[in-house]
Amino acid sequence: MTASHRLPPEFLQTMAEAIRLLGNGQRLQILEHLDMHGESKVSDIVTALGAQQGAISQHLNKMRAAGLLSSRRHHREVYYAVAAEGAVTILNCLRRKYEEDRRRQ
Amino acid sequence: MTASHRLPPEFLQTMAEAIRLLGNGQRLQILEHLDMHGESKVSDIVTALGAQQGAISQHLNKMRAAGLLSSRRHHREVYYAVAAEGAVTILNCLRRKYEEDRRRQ
DNA sequence: TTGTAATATTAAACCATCATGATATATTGA
DNA sequence: TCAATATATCATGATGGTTTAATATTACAA
Repeated sequence: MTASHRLPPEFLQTMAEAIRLLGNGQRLQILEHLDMHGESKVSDIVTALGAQQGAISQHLNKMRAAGLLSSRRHHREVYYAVAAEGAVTILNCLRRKYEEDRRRQ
Repeated sequence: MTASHRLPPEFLQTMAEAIRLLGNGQRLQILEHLDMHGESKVSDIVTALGAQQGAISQHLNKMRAAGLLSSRRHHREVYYAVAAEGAVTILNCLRRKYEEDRRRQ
C-alpha cells in the first residue's frame, strides 16, 4: 500500500493504450535492436528480426506515432531511433528479469 | 544505446504477454485500488470502480493467473492483494507522469 | 525518362480481447 | 435442507489488433 492520491480513470485509460504498444513481441524486439545497435534503417531491422517488411513498417509507424521512436530519411533509407527514454527503462527491467531468471534455473 | 546482450525472442514474447495484461484501463484501476487500500474483497472493488461484477472477476482471475495478484478466501468473501512489486513500480511511474503532466499544463 | 531499391500503404483474413447478461458454484445461517 | 449472499464461469457479439500479399510511393541512378 503505497498511498499517493487517486489517478483519474481517463488518465489510466490513456496510459493503458500506451502500455499496450509495448505488449507485443516484435515491437519489443525492434526496441531492443534499436537500443543495442543505435539508429538503424528499416531494412536492417527487417533482416535482423527475420520478419516481414510490411509488418515491421507498421510497427515502426505505430511506435513513432506514439512518440517512442523518431525517424529521419537519408537518401533512400529511413532511419529509426529510440526517442523515449522510458521505453529503454522498461527494456532494462526485462533484462534484469532475464538475468534473474537465468540465475535461478 | 545501452549495450547488454541479446534477449531471446521467446523471452520477449512471454514478457509482451505480461505487459499486455497491464494495458487495460480497468485492470490499472484495480491495481491502483489495491495499492491504495491494501487487500480488498471483490465487492469493494466492484463498488469502488462502479463496474460490472463479472468483468471485475475475470480481470482479477487473469491478474492472479499471471502472478500479479494473490487471493484468499475468508468466509464468503475473497480477498485480493498485489503480489508482484513490479506492478506497483509501473503504477508509480504512471503517478510520476501524471504529476509531471499536471505541472506542465 | 525509365528502372530499381527502400519504404509505406492497403485490403482481407484471421485471431484475440472485452463487455455483457445469464447462469453456476460456494459458503454460511436459519 | 433451503434461502441468501459472494464470487466465478460461460456464451456471445462487437471491436480491434496482427499477418500477409499485393500495390503504391519515394528517391535516386543510369
